[in-house]
Formats: sequence, structure tokens, C-alpha cells
Amino acid sequence: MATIGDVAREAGVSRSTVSSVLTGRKLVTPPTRQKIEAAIEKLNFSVNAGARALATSRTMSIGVVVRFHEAEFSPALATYLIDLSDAAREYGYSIVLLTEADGVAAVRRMIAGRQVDGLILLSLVNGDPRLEPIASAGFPAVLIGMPQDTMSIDAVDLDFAAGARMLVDHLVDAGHDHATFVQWPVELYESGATYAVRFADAARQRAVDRGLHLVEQPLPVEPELVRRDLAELVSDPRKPRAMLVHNDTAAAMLPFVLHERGLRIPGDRSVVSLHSAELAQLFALDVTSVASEPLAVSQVAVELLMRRLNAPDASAESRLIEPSLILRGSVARPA
Amino acid sequence: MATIGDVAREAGVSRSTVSSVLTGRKLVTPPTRQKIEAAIEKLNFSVNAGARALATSRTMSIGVVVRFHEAEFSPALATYLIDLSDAAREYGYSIVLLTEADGVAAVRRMIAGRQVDGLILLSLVNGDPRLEPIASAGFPAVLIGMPQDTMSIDAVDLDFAAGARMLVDHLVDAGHDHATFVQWPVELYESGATYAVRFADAARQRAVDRGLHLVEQPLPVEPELVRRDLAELVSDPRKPRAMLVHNDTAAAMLPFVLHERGLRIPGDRSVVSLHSAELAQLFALDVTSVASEPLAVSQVAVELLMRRLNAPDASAESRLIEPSLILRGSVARPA
DNA sequence: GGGCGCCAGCGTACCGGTTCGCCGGCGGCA
DNA sequence: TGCCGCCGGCGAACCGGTACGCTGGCGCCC
Repeated sequence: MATIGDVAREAGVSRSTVSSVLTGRKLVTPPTRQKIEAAIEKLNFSVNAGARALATSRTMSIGVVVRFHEAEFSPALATYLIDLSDAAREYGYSIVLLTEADGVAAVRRMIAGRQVDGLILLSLVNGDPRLEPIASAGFPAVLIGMPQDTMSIDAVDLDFAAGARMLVDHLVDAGHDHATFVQWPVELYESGATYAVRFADAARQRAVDRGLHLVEQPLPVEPELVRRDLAELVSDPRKPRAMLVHNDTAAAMLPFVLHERGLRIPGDRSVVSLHSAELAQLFALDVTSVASEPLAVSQVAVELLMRRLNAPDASAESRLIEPSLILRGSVARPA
Repeated sequence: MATIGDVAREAGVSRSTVSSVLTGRKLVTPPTRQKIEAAIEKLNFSVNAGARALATSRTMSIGVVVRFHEAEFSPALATYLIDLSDAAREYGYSIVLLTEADGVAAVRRMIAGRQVDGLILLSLVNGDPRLEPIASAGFPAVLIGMPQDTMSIDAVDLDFAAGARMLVDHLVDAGHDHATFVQWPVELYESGATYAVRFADAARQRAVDRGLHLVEQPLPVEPELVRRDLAELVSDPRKPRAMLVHNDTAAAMLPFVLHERGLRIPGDRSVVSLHSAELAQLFALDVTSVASEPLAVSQVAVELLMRRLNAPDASAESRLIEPSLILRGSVARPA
């Protein structure tokens, strides 16, 4: 591979002049610029990313730390990875994928080895141990998820609390006074997954405020048991006719389970949900729901990180993405 | 951050001696080794990945080029990314994610910028334009997918042809002589997606050989239309009672669609399928199927790439992963 | 016509490691 | 006791870029 020295020799100029052309930081007269560009073309030269990184101490790459929860709906992850990568590329950055089980070790390794300029963390939980090394090193990072204590690290997420309130309001406005709250597995709440906790807390509070009686129904981790529990749930005539769903597996299965029992939406059951956009698209889910906005979240995450890289000492920012309710007519007035 | 020079000063030795300890390529006496290790510990030193990459011209990272097909079942992608990343880390390598729409440009950029030591390509199609720059640069790479012409690049994939034969055999052995072949959208075959084409070709051939009459039924891209078409399909009494499924969306929906119509597996319909492991797990799919083995495929892909990095001139290898049939009793003898 | 200012381009130091040739001291053997 | 060989540690060059201070030539203005 050609180096900057080869280009310089070919063009009959010094290495530093070639560098000026490459970085665009200094003026170069058109004739010499053209000679250099011709040489670059001829030698098929392209800057060595590692060497540039060493010289500028900027790697132009971002680490994305994902943590794999059994209880989570993993396909949503792919969407985030792709959207993050696309957003990062807009700024000329690449994504380095960090998947090891021990996220803290991954974070430490990246900070110590200077392999990335910044980090983006996914799958956050309250009290997440990955925050401490970041905070104490003052390393540029953005959280996707909103823990109770962000430890002064930039963060962004969908406003799950607002989403929960919208859905509760929608049921109440239609006249419902009872609803089943179909939840994630208890393990997810116990782990402190921020989106699950924030949604649930806000839903409960809003239900109290609006006089909606909420029957909480956490579901198992295993999909076959989810299906079984859902079937039982919808078969039981004593259960509420309205359902507030925050569980992707359940959201995907529910229309089928209802249909199996000959129950119609919204005639027999009113359903509102917040589930991954990926899932909705894939299964053509047709219930009134809050959109999860992975693209917007990813873009803001990258944007916040860029800001942080350019202003390391700016004060931390937490940004909530305003959710929007997609009406699909899955809620009717109770009989 | 501490540099190797700081460590050397702290330990009272030269930089090269510290380097010897770090790389382990040269003998160092226990006392000096201990002094150096103490200094490393004290200064919390860790080698700068970029600098090492420049010096050794090994970046210790692998680019993964994914291409996003509308018609594909994207969640399966997340599994591959995670499994690849885990496998790579076993060898000390990181994964750089390359998602841009123009995969050829991504490949060119990586090769020219020497940002990664090798590439792994996903979502391969026959005549994939990404192969040419790799082949002509002789850049280390592994394909996940088996195009007709690998252009002498290492490749690995599940043996979809063998899988198709297993499923056809299973139906025939149970006494079926007619079956619907539920397919991916035609667009996917037209794009030349290698796994789809290889499965379909082998299924057709085996069906002819074994005297099974195969009725091909490609499905639309849009999930809601998939559901509608499946419903029509299973409602039509003239259609075969056996179904050979190669379409993840359809595989997920089929049990529900059948159940809706009051049709039972295997009493009313015999079903065999090849779908993503991720999907099967998520929806507790309960049909006799060929496992898709993303973990094994990923591990072999990384293994092949490592071999290639250590032996750039070895001849290209294509490896097919032997599929296995998971019996789940979804096939019965026809009445 | 002479002096001054401007700026294109050059040279060199540096980023943080690795590698390799060399040297000096020590131990073993005759 | 003297010589030789071995090897632990050192120094310097190098990987491929960037950054910064300097210089020399040109044009403008007086």
C-alpha cells in the first residue's frame, strides 16, 4: 500500500504538503494540489486510519456496549445497531461492537486502550456497574436508557413514562375503569431495566390519578409459557376487557391468541401497547400503540456523543424523546 | 494516560524492555519483570491499541459487512453479530460494524484504510459485487453464505441444500406425495440470496427424485399480506395437507393462522420448516425443522479468517455446516 | 527601486508502540 | 585463571501519519 511519502515523492513535494491536502487544514495552491491529487489517484493511496489515529489521538470510532438479557426481546437490538452505525457514519465514525458478558471489563478495556473515542451503552439498568469506570475516567459516553442516577453521563431514551401515561389516558378516555397491565418478566424489573421500570411506575401513577384499576400481570420468560398465560388470561371472563401491554413477545402473540379464542379487537378486548418498532413492522401489529423510535434515539445518542467529543467539559445532558401515539382503532368503549 | 515511556521511567528500565514484557517475545529476568509489572499496575498503564496497530501493522479488528434486505428477516442478524463478536473476542479481535447501503464502498474503504485485518460478509447474493474488490486486492475475508462463484474467497454456511433434502425426505417418508412449498418473497430469489436459492433448488430436485409433487407458493414482503396469503392457503381444501416452509415470517405466523381456522398440527396439516434459531426460540415454534446454527457458522467463519490471516496464501476453503433435523412431531401420515 | 508582509511549502519533532542489532557481564569449562 | 558463549537489557530506527515554526520568493506599496 502506498504511503504519504510515496505520494509526496510522486508529486515532487514534501510529506507535509500532502498532509495539508489530505486534512484540508492549510492552503495549497491549485497547481500543487492537482499534482498531489493526481499522485494519490495514480498510487491508489488512502490514509492509514491507525497512523492518523496515533497522530491525532482520535480513532474516529465509537464503542457500542450491548448486554444481552435473556428476558429481553433481542431482535430490537439489531435495529439499534444498524441505526447507530448509520448515524455514526454521518460523522465519519465507525462502530466497534462490544458484546462480552462482562460489560464493565469491556468498558475498562476501551478506556484504557484508547481504542475508541467514546462509548454508547445499551440495555441500561438502575445501578448499572458500567457507569462507574466511565464517570471516574471522565470518558465521553452516552447512555441509551435513563437510569435513576446517570452519574453525570449524557443520556437519551424514549420517554417511557410519557408513553405509559398516553396509553393509560387513552383507555380511560374511552371509558375503561379496569385494565390488565401485561408486563415483562419480573426478572427484568428486578434487574432494574430502566425502560421497564419507568414505564411501569408511570403507568401505575397515572392509573391512580385517573381512577383506572390496573391488574398487573407479569409474564414468564419462556415464550411457550407466555402463550399459555396469555391464553388463560383472555379466556377468564373475570379479567378486565382492556389490556395495557408492555412486553414484546406478548404483543406479538396477543392478536393471534385472541383470534384463536374467537375474540375480536376492539369488540371484545381493547388493547394498547408499547413495543419495538421492529416487531410491529414484522408482524404487522395492528393495535393502538406508542412508537418506540429507535432511529430518533440512535441519532440523538450519536449527536450527544459528538457534542461531548467537541466539548469534553460541557455539563451532562439527559434527553427524552417525545413519544407519539399511533391510533389504530384497537380501543372501544366498554359495553 | 500513561505511556510505555512512563512505565519504563517508573521501573528504571528502557522502553524496549517494557515492550518485551508486554509482548512476551523476549526473555526478561523475574526481578525486572516484577519491577515493570509493578509500574504498570501503579500507573494503570495499558497499551495504546492504535500505536500497537501502527507498529505491528495488525489492527486486531475485523470488519463485518451487513447488508439490509427488505425481504429478509432481520432479527436473525442480531444473533450473527453477537455470535461473531463473541467468537472474534476469543482470538483477541474486535468487530467493526459496516452497515452502509453501498457495501462495495465499505469494503473498498476498509481495504484501502487498513482499518481492519480482515472482513466477514453477510447476506450474500450470487454475483455479489462486494467480492471483486476483495478478490483483486487479495484481502483476507470470509463469506457467510455460499455464492455460486466464491472467487477464491473462504466461505462458510449452513448446508441449506442438505437441509432441504432432509425436510423433503421427512415428508415423503411419512407418506406424503403432495406439499406446498411456502417460499420467501420472489424478490429474495431474484436478488440471488444464496441460502434461499440453494434451499429451493435442492428441494425441487429432491422432490422430483422422491416423487413428491411440490406446489410453490412465494409470499409477499409485507407481513400483513403474508398473513392474508397464509390464511387463504390453509383455508383452501384443494391445497396439499403437507407444507414445506422456508420463510421466517410465515413460519412464525403459521401455527397461529392454522389455529385460527381450527386446524391442528399434525392432524390437519403436516409442517416442516427451516427458520432462524432466534425466531424459533422467541415464538416457541413447535414444528419439525432444520436448525439454522448461527453460532456454529459464526465460529467457523472467524476460525477460517484466523487461518487466512496466518497463512495468506493458503488455498481458499468452502465449508458447509451439517444441518440437523429437530423432530417435533409436526408431521403425520396422510389420511 | 527598496523594504515589508504574506503565505505556500518545507523540515522536523512527535504520537506510542515494536523490533532488531549490539554490548557488557556473568557463568562454565578447560 | 583465562577465554568463550550466552543472554538480559539498551538504544535507535521505524510504522505512517499530523502539526508547527521557519524560510524564501513574490507582489504591493511607498
